Amino acid sequence: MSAIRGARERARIEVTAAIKVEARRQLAAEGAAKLSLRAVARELGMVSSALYRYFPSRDELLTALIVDAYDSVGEVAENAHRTAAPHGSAPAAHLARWVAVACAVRGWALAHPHEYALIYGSPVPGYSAPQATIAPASRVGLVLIAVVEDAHREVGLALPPLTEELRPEAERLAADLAPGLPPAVAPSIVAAWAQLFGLVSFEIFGQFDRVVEAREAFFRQAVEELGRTVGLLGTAARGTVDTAGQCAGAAGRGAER
Amino acid sequence: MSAIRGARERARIEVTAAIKVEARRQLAAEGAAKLSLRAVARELGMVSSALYRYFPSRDELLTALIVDAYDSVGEVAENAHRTAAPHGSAPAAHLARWVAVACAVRGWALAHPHEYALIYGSPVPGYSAPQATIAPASRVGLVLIAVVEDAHREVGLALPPLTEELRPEAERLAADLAPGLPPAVAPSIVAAWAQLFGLVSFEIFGQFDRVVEAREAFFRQAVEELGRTVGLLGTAARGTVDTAGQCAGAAGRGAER
DNA sequence: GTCTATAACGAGATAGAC
DNA sequence: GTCTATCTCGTTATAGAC
Repeated sequence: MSAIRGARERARIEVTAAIKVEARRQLAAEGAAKLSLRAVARELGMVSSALYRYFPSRDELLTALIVDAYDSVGEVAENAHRTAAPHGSAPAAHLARWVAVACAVRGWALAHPHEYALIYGSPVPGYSAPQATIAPASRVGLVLIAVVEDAHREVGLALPPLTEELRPEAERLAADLAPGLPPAVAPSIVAAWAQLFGLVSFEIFGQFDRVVEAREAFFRQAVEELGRTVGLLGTAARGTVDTAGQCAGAAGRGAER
Repeated sequence: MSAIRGARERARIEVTAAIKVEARRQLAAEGAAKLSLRAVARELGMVSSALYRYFPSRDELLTALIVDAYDSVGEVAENAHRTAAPHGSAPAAHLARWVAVACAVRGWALAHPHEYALIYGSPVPGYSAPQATIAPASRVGLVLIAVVEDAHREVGLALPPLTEELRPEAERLAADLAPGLPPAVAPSIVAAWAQLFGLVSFEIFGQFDRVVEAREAFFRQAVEELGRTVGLLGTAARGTVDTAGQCAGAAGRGAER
């Protein structure tokens, strides 16, 4: 009895996975707006109504793809955070971890451009993201915050001035996202988060075509500066930091999945 | 004879404009991927084949919309550059101009989110941008460069260190985009350009929902810091600059068009 | 010459009866 | 689950009005 149920559930998991694989293929070919349950079913040799046993609607299938994508890039970022520059608590080591996380995100985006577009590109017309996407969507941001928290604990941060105008927002952001950090850095982190994805999006979406050529070096330099802006170098003098090793490995890990 | 030709051409211009207006309406409702010549024609009371007198293909209509959008935001940025902080050559005035241009771009994006998505969001599946889009696409970037060039000429820039690894890229970028500027700033400007649109995209595409609330103040602070990173404050000590006036007006101008 | 309308093609989506 | 009749789409050829 339970063996039968196990087999059924295994089959269900396999079919669900096959549906998502095929849906991702169509995502790449036609874009999220044209994702059609019927076409997925046809390609899998199923009939469209059978798909509804696995996903109750097209939007639910889209949601599953979006959650998977957020989880995928989030996991890559978390791995990069865990393994980068493991033996260092100097300011430079924290900056190296920041760069490693950013490079991991970029590597994932280069390896999965259509899933990247799905989550960080234009919203899909007629689709509105449900609550279930919020937690996965925040994973990369939480990793960036963790990097800054580590640096704050171990070497201190260079705090930017906090204008009176932004103080309420900064205090709310800090309370919501990083209770352990001084409010002044909260807006910097959120801004750096958005700016990091600005760099990635311009590369993935083709704005750098015919403009930037040495893209990895360019990216590494830019996110390193971003890390400085967040205050990661602490009160140390503005020096040179070698983060050349952080990108290649991280990109490789990102491409695997 | 010339009056007749004039009338014909006037009619042609009007119909062309009507087609684009309706196409933009559909862009907002269904997204660029589902833009359909037939639907545009139907809505205008024309027959679909008649549209081919005005646009030789669906992709050419898309190209026209893309060029219009780039020109629209480019013009808004150029106006902001021309009119912001007109009586100042102090470092703070250049930073204020930088912020004003950024705020103008953000204001345009908030007023035209679907056209923003068309040019700075996910690429349209199956569409590849022709040469004709390159020049309009670079207008905002050229304005940012102009702001930095002004500052360089009048008060000097705080130059970031240029690593050996990035030197060839920096020299190529400077030669291509800003022959009057020191190579070290070229990567900074390009990065700031991408990061500026990262901030705007996150706001327009909903990544700031439930995260950032005081969006204009947050944005202004972030792009001000971006301007500092580019070196706009020159060799002056890092002080406070009041750019509070730059956003509202620019956003208003952006929303007009 | 300039435009619109008709009709058609091949491809694909969709709704509903069975 | 299957089949069919009826939609959509981009695009072209052609005929005729101004």
